[in-house]
Amino acid sequence: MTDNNYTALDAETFAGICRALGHPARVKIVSHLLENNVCICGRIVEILPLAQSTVSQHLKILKQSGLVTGIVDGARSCYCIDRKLLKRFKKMVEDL
Amino acid sequence: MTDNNYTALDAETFAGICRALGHPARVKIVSHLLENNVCICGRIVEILPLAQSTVSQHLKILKQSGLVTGIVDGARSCYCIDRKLLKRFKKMVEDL
DNA sequence: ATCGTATATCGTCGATTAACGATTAATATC
DNA sequence: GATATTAATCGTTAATCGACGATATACGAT
Repeated sequence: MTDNNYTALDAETFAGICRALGHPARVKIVSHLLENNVCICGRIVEILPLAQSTVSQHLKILKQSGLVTGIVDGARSCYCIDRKLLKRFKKMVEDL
Repeated sequence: MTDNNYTALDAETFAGICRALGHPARVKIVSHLLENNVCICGRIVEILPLAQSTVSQHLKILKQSGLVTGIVDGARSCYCIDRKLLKRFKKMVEDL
C-alpha cells in the first residue's frame, strides 16, 4: 500500500472541514492564512470586525477541523494551514 | 466581459454551500444525486436512516444553498444537482 | 368524492453556534 | 517583582440546528 497523500477523507472529516468553512469569518481567516502562509491571532483580530474572543473561537473551530494548525510563539499564537489536509480536501471536492 | 461560467462566488454563497455540505447526511444526498443524476425524495428516505421529515428538511437546506434544485413531478419531488453552481464551487475550492 | 401515497410544513425539544465582555494564564519588558 | 501585552477560556444570551412525530397539502387512482 503506497502513501500517496490522497487517502480519501472519511465522511465525518470531510463534513467537518465543510462545517469549518461554513462561516464567512472562517473563510476569510483561511484565505488570509493561505495568502500570508502564517499569521498571529492578533493580526487576524485586526482584520475582522469581531471581538478577540470571537476570533479565538473561530480559530479553535478551524483547529478542530484539522485544516488549521497553531503553535505558540512566545506570548503570540501563530496559525497556519495544514496544506496536506487541504490538498486532500480539494481532491475530495474535485471528485464529488 | 465574457461569461465564462466561473464568476467567483461571494463569501456568503461559498460559506453557504460549505455549510450545506457540513453534515454527513447532506453529503450522502449530494453524492447520491451526482451518481444518479436525479432522485425522488422517497428514494433518499429509503437510503438514509432518518425520518421522512428530517430528510425533507435536509433537502430544503440543500435547496437553499442553491446546490440542489427540486421540481415537482406529480405527487413526487424530483431533486438534482445544479451542476453549474457545483462547478463554480469546485473552482473556488481549487483556487483556495 | 374518497382513499392512498408522497412530500412539505409545523411544533417541540435538546444540543450546538455565534457573539460578547470579563477573567485567567503565559510571556515580555521595565 | 510589577506591569503590560497576547491569547485562551469562562459564562451568558440569543439564535440556529438536528431530530422527531403529527399534521397538512397535493396528486393519482378508484
